[in-house]
Formats: sequence, structure tokens, C-alpha cells
Amino acid sequence: MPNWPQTPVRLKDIAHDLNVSVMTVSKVVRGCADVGPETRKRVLARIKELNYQPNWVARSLAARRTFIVGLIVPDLMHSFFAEIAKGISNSLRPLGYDVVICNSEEDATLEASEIDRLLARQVDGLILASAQPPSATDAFARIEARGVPFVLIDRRFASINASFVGADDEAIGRLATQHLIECGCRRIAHIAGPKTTPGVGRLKGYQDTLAAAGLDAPTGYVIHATDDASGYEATKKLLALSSVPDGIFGYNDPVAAGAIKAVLEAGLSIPQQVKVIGAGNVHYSDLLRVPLSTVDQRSTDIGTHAAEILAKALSSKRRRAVSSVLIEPRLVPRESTGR
Amino acid sequence: MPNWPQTPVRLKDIAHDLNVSVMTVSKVVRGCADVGPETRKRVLARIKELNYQPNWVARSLAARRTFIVGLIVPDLMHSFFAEIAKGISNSLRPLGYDVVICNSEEDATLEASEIDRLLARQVDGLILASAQPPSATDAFARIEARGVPFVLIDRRFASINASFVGADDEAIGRLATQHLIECGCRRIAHIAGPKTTPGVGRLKGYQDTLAAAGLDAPTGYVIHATDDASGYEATKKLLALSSVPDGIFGYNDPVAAGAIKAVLEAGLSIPQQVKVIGAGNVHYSDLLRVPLSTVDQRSTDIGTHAAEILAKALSSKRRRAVSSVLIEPRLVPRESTGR
DNA sequence: CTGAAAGCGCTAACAC
DNA sequence: GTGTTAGCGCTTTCAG
Repeated sequence: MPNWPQTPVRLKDIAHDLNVSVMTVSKVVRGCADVGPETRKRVLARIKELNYQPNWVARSLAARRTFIVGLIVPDLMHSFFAEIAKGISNSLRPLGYDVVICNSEEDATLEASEIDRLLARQVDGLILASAQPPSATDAFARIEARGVPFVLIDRRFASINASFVGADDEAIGRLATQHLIECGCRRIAHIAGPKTTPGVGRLKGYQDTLAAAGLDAPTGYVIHATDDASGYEATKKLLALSSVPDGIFGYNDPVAAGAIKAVLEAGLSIPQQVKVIGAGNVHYSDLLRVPLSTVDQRSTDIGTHAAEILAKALSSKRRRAVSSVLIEPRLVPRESTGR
Repeated sequence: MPNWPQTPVRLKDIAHDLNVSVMTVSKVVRGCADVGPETRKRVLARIKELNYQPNWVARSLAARRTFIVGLIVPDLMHSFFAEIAKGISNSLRPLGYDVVICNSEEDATLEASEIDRLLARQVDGLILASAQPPSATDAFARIEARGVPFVLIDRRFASINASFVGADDEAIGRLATQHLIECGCRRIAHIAGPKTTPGVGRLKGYQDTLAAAGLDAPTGYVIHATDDASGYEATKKLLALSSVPDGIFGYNDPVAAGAIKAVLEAGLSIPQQVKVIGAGNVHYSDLLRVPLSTVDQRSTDIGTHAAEILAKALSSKRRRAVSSVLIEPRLVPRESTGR
């Protein structure tokens, strides 16, 4: 086992060893065609011998491309985003890109600074599930000013004309609410999410469907939460209402899982007395206290589609037209709504 | 809203505008002390005006430091690793480091290539939950050859003299098994993990504790699985044994969650007829069909400790002594073992 | 097919 | 305090 030097081998070293120019070696490394087969062989041999690895920092500076794509998500712990991240990495890696994943913790300021860091690191492109407030435009403007292509996922921004990949959130809201109605629920509450498009869209789908069915929601039937812990607390409030709901639609699966816990703790049965449905189809939905009915939004597809759109933008010199993908949600009935 | 140029502002531009040298501007940017207060003010003003952002690629090349740390985990979807990743990012960000997260998919070859990519990108340090086979040494050797500091997490490698942060896996095995025994189990099966130190250590803790208690495990009582799906399948086999176990210790929480599903489907009750315990204390353990007893290994702490050790190594010029942290596990009894 | 020239944008080390 | 001189390791462009 050779003990390689602490200072890595450079193109220059190989060129010197072989009495060829740095350029020639560089061309071989990058697989350019215009190199004599004999020269190429010698260079390749030496490269293997010395275990040469190109310095990507230098390469990036000279080539003005880093082959790095930034991804910002609000919460890696939520398996929905972990799944998306995985889909993106897997799609982009074969194309030679590395993905730098950042966690914004659902904090717009932190996110903005992450965006700036990534831009300073000269990423070639950006994918964001943004935690910016709906009207915000500043952070995106800085990306556009730099001419860096980016695609929004999960959360849309009306004021921004950018590519988007995500679920049809109103459809999710309609699907979930309609399902509860069909299962016989009449007093349907909604644990709504934050004021992002998924939160707002699902809420609207819920309200529209209720209205269309001639049902109405008493005050207090719409309450906010973001994860299992807050979903649990929210549900306790719901159950304390004078008119206890017989159906609960949770903005996402973690919230719905928290709801299940609270309902059972209150001594009510699921699905007999209260039916619960979530959204997202996280992989452990089936393992919960009561297997959770949910609306699938195909997270992995969101990742692959986003990667695909970005890849196209990265490979075309001209500014590409904005292109979007709306993923059609799919009902996954399980025990929590009586199946 | 100014429309900034596509080609970003450079030090040179600012220097030119102000009739000072590039160096002076550079010094101001980096906050060096040796700059006249008047000059500094002018430079700062222009920087704000032009929204100058240093080019980190160029800076990295010149300074021979990227302020990037690589993190490789086998599976981001497993919330244990997501939690660690979060702990690491949060600890390292304030020190000016960005963390590049890679997923090895539990594949040693893929991991080796990720390591090489990260090294080629000139990361300043590396943190790995490695998927290399226990005897492997090659990939680590390449890191050391480059003189890049690294710390191993979760999985240890006997042949490698490197810093390590992880749980005391034998203790986890002992704690879980002992708990089952104390809950009255006599026929205790183990769904073991892969042949990594956590898998092997927990298995040993299980075997030692069984032996110490004078219990023995019939053939077929140790079976392998890695996630909820395979844990579910493994448990079905366990339940088909002539002597059905009355206690199951799952290598990790997902496996144990799969076990719960299989046991209930078989018409057996938990914890009355079969008790189940996992390890890891993933955040949804409490929301499972039966709230899962588990052994907590404080994932976030693993991340912060690893970050701390690496940070020390990064800030000291001399090669640091290897330092390790063994996290003491803690029993978290819930309903799945009768509490 | 090969290579010389000219940087990429920034920083270390040392003069002034 | 400020500026100069030299790169970092690689690629682009264009001449031979």
C-alpha cells in the first residue's frame, strides 16, 4: 500500500512525468477526443498509477461550473422531504451533479441566508421547498439576478414565475374530505397547516367540498398544527368542543398521527366514533395505532420530476421556459376511516 | 429594485471603483484589522451598494480550505440518520461550515465513490456512518492519505484508528433483553441487524444476557432484518416456529414496528402474549399500533459530539489525537412490553 | 493532434 | 495602513 503524499497529485505532475503539456493531460482526463491514442494510453496509465483525482475546486473556478445543485427543505426529519431529497440525489448523481442539502427549519430568514451561501458557493442550480412567506419575492429575485436556474417544489408562490413541481393540494383537500363524507361523517374538522400553498390549498379543498355537500363547519373546526406533537394538542382542543367532530382531516400524516393518539386517549374509538385521514402517505402510516387512511402525493416522483426539469435547464444555454408538474393525488383508504 | 448584473461583482470591481487595491478590499471583506477606518467605511458602503458576495470557489482555491464538511449516511429516510444530520449541520453552521450530505444506500461501493467525490471537492473534513464491510480499510486509507480529518459515527471499525461517536451497542442489547426478562419473557427472539458493529454488538448483548439468565434461544430465534418491511417478514417466520417466542427484541425501531404489525396480524396480543422492544427511539415510536418500548441512543447527541470532535480537528494545525465518545443508552419502556 | 498564452476570483507573504 | 508579487489547479481559446 503506497503512502500517497499529503499534497495530492496535480495535472502538472503527470504532464511533467510524461513530458507532455498540462493541456494534453487535462484533455485526457476530461475524455476529449482530440488526443493521440498512444499519448492517451500513457497518460491514463500514469493517472492510475498515481491515483490522480482532479481538484474540483480548481476545475469549477476555471470552468465556471461547479456541478453542484443546492436543495433547501424546511425539515429533513419529515420523511416526505427526506424522500424527495433521495429522489433528487438519485436522479442528479448519474448526470455528474452533487446535491448539497440544507435544512431551513421552516425559517424564512435562515432560508434566505442559506440561499445566499449556496449562490456564493456558485451552485449551478437550486431546488427549494421554500419557507418564505407567500408574498415574499426577495430571495427568489436574488437567485434570478444571478441567472441561476431553480425549481420550486411542494410550495408554490403566486408572485414568482418559476418552474414548480408539487401535488394538487386542493384536490388533496377535496379527496380527503369527500372520503370522510362518503364514510358517513357529518361533523368534519380540519387540522390545517401553515399559510403555505399546501396548507392553504388543502384547506380550500376541504371548505369547497363541505360547501358542495351542504355541510358546514362550526367555529373551531379549523385549527392549525404542523407536526405530530402539535397535531396531538390541536386534536385535544377539537375534542373539547361542544359538538365533537366525527371526522378529522389532518393537513399531513404526522398531524393525523398525533390526532389518532389524542382521540384514542380521549376514550373514543377509531373509526367507529371518529374517523381520521391524513395526507402524504409517509412510509410508517400503515404501522400507526390505527393504520392511517391518507392521500398519497408521490414524494419520490416530486423529486425526480424536479431533478429532470432542473437538469434540462442546466444543459441548455438559453433561458428555458418555465415548466411545471402537478402531481395527481391518490386516495389510500385504511382502517382509520373504516376502510 | 436594482437589476444586478448576471456576472457577479468581484473584488476587483470594488477596488477599481474606489481606487484602492484588491487586497485592501479583500481585507475588509474578511474583517482584517489592518485597514484604515476611513477606507474601511468606503469599501463597506460600496459592498452593500453592489451587494457583493465573495466567490467561495475562488476563495477556497486560494486559501486551500473550502469550509465544507462531508457527511455520508446509509439512509436518510431512517429518521435516526436524519436526526444526526440535523445535529451536525446545526453545530457546524455557526462555525462557518456547510455540510454536504450523501446517501450511500447501504452500499459500500457507492459509498467509496462518494468519499472520493467529496475528497475531490476538497472537503475540509468528513463524518461517516460507513457501510463498508467490517474488515474494509481501503476507503479510510484514502482519506487518511489526503490528511483529511474524519470521524466515524454509529458504526465502528476495529482495524481503523479513528475518532468514533456512537452508542454502546452491547449495552443496548443487554438493556433490551434484560427488560424483556424482567417483564416475564422466557422465550426471547432477536431480529438482528446487518454485520455492522451496531448489529453485532446488540446481538452479543442479547446473547450474553440470555446466557447470564440461564435462558437459551432455540434455533431460528435469531433472524435478520433491516427495516419495517423486512422486520415484518422476519417476524412471520418467528411466529411459525414450533416454540413461539413470548418476547422479541428488534435491532432497531423500524424492525420492531414491523414485528408489531406481524404479531397483531397473527392474532396475538401485545404485550399479553408477546412483548416487543426496539432500539433508537425514533420520534414516531409512541404513535405505533402499540406504543413501542425502546432503548434510546440519543441520535442528536451523536451528531453534536461528532461535529465537536471534527471541529476541533479542523481548527488545529497539528494532527489531533483520536478521541471517541460512547453514548450510554437509556431504557424507554412503553406499552409494547407492558410498561 | 498538441501546446502556449491567458486567465477564473481570490488570498498568502511580504514589501513599501 | 496599503499595495505588490505570486500563485491556488484547472480550463478556455487559439495558434502551431
